[in-house]
Amino acid sequence: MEYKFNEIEKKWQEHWKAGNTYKVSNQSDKPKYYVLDMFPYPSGAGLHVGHPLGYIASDIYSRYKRLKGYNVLHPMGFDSFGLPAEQYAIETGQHPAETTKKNIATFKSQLDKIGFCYDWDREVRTSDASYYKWTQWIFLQLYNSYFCNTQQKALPILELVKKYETKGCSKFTADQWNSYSKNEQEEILMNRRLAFSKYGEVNWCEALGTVLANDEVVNGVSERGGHPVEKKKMRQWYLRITAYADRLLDGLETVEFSESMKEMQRNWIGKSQGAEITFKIVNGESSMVNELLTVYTTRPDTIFGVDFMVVAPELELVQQIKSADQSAAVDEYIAYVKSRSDVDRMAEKKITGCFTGAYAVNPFDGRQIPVWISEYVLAGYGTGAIMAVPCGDERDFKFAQHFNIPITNIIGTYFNGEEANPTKEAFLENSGFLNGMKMTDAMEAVLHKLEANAIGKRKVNYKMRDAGFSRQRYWGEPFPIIWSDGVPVALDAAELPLELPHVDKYGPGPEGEGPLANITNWINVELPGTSVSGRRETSTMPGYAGSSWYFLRYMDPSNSETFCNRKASDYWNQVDLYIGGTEHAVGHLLYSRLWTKVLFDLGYIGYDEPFKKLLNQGMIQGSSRFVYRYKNEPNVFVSKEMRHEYHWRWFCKNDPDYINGSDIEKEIIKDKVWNKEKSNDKYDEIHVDVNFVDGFKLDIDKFKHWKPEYNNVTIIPENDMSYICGSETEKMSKRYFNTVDPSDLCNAYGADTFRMYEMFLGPVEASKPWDTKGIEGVHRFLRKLWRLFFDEVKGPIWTTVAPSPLERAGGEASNAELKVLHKTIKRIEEDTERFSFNTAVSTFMICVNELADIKCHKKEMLEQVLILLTPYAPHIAEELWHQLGNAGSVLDATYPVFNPALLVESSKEYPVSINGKLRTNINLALDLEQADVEKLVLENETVQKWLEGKMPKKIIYVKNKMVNVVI
RNA sequence: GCCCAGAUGGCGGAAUUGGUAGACGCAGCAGACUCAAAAUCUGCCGCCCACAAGGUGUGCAGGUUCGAUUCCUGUUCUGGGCACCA
Repeated sequence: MEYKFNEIEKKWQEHWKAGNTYKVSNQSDKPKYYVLDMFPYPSGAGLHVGHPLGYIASDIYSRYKRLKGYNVLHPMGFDSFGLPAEQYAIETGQHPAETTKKNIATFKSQLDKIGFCYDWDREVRTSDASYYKWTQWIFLQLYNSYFCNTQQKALPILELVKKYETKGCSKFTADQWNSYSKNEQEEILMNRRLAFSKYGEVNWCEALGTVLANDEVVNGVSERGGHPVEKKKMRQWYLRITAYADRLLDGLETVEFSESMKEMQRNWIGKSQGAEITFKIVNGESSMVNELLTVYTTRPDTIFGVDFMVVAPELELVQQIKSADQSAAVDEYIAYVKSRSDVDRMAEKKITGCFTGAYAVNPFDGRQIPVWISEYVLAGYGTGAIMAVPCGDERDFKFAQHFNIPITNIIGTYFNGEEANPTKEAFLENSGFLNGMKMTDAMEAVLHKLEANAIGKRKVNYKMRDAGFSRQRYWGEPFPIIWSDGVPVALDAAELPLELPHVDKYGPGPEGEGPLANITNWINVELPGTSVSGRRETSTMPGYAGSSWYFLRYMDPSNSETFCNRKASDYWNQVDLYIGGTEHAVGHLLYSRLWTKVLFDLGYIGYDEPFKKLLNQGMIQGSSRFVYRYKNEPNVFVSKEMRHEYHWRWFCKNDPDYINGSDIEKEIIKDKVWNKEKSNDKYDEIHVDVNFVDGFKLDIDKFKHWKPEYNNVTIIPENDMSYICGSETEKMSKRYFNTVDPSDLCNAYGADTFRMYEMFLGPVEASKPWDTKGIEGVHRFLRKLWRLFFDEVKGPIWTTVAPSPLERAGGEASNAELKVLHKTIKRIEEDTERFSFNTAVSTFMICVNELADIKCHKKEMLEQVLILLTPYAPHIAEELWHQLGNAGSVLDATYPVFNPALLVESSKEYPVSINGKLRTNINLALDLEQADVEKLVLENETVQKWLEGKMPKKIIYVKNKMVNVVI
């Protein structure tokens, strides 16, 4: 009987579906376990082999936990709002709802082919009104809450209003508050709401009349059309994530994320302790300007080393302080900066800047310090201005050097004049009252004096900024907000969902508003329950809105009364294992942590961290293949290793100097032309579909039929008539023709082979290029496993012979088969527990190799192996399980228990090194002590040879590890 | 530029806590079976030298150690993120 994987997999997938095998209940006596994959965006390109890497890992772990007796939640759904669908709609006119539906259907059929154990009844889609109703509802919770600084948690905004009405606050009395107009009150509350609106900058493209995503801006111009892009201020919604900065930091201590992941989040939050210092400004023409410059610094101890100030060019202040003769230069520089993205600005190595003509006065020694503007200072961080200390800060140092600003050395010999030294250990010089003080102590002294003289104050600062929450787009959640007289009015929860209206055109609205602004009968409404006219918010929510809370919806996916029943969220609690890429390190993970904390504060859920353990999957990169088109003859494609020769031959036929030259001249020309690098430049590298290439060998026929323009091309192959392609590792993407469809591999080798091969490629956490070639090896392994049960001619060959009680007892009597089995149980369990799925696959290979070597066909042994294999290759395991005559499903079998007694050994082949270099092996009993070992080792022939009669200085013996003789 | 990660044979990788570098698989080479092929099986397979013995070897340069792929310092290159791709 043959291993007919296609039949087997189809049969069991249908069987499992019909039997509701993956249905998960919220009620169970078993302990719960929640395994979650990061929410996929259903792109039009479908699934490629890079996507399922994490899904297979999570599926294996889910099935493993199920076998171990857990009630496992392992859901899947789609983050179906997003820019690409809208972009596609603009290009093709197809409605995003339609294309999204189609894409999801493709994704689901691809996922199902791989045999995942999802409970599809729990599927969620962020673009369904039944889902985004609750996204909008949570937005309203954020909008109607504020962060109480004393309790360090979110509270209903009404409590703040009550406080203002009765007690007022430090800025106004209760009476004052009560006398404010509605608009004035609203403005004050807006400063506290967790979801709030203010003016912010966007990438504005005048030519396209639209706001662009950072992604759509390349080198300062729009990706489509190459039009100029500049910053524009627009009213935007934000989430006050900065209020939660400390709790987001503290929460990291309670979760199992990798240290690097936590580090990235900490750096993103960027908490620093320092001081805000205010400087008086004097103008270059010496007439006092009545302006103050406030800088933020983490190093107040270096105050006497300040040689210049740098202000973010976009600060208003710049206009007020610039001197008349620098005015034109300043404006010119600001225009340049406006055209640059934040990323460009930060990535820039070139030093740019402009002197404003103004000077700041050092409050301690009265020194006048020039004020510059430069793009390396960002308006959003700190006060948007820094005091530059070139002897202590590298970037300041380079700036000073570039613009010839004299450098004051306050750290004596610590500064060598060649590069800045950010030390905190130096004893200060040239530092007025701080002279001779250690920098770490000076910090406190300066802070004290700053506060005493009211020229500065201690300040904790965060690099993190509030999260922009508006998108000038169509395909997203509409905001449940109506604007009236410049004041936002929130819809009542009962009015949700506010459905996304249908549109036929996706172009931007006036003034850079989103497409919704064009639907006048939708935007112009009366405030609920009144006749006051209002206008709906026309922007939509960003991609991360829906994905910030989806893990909760899976627990209670069809509830129409609430976003997630408290009983359900209490039962499933945190996600026990979350698998996804590091590209979400800061964005998605911080946002969902924020939402969870707010929902917790408001009492809707019982925990404030969503993900208990995070496992990062690596990226699978594409391995692209190239063909080489000869530039001199565009109809000719030359194989990789023939490029040089072909070009030389062409040259000999076509270069008149060579043809007519003498033999000596020919030699000289040949010397010049005979250069491989140069001849390779004579070819265009053209991406070719990797599916036409076996390893590096091109299927010439398929290539010629790929595109009409290739039908009649000339192919110059290698000497063995094959065409060898070039290769490069790139991102896996349709446009490089390097995507591989998992469904194709499932059809050709089976889902079980595909699953195991993806795992076999390497550690889940590692990034690696995809290469289909090795899949054969895994497939051979499964066929070899099959042959332990079936012989092609004889049919079933398993036996019901069982090990004797003595063999089962372990020790010396245990037989080879039991040893193999229990060694495997131990390793598979350990490897699976530590997510080392690649070594688990090789353990299975070793197990099957060894069982085949000792011709083990015992049902009792093989059965146990099948259970171990079930999480990895469920279809073949279920098939063989039933072939052996078992009634129930292997998915719910009892997981084998490792018996250490079976693996006990009495001796070991020890490696013996001389001075750390391996020279020989000696078999030693495991219970030997140092003295016995020394004696035995010294008797050894090889050891004696190296000793040359001398006595060793030392013999190191590490039990069960090794012996090292030091001479 | 800043933050994070990675680098081991022709290739993917293994070595779980500082203790035999290269498990397992791919590719390759040689052989068995076969009319032949496929499938399967056996053996070889880091590099240098080669009869052996040996030398050398985990991106690069140093260091700690009896012993370093593993720890430390520096450095190069590659990948991810940098706030509107998801």
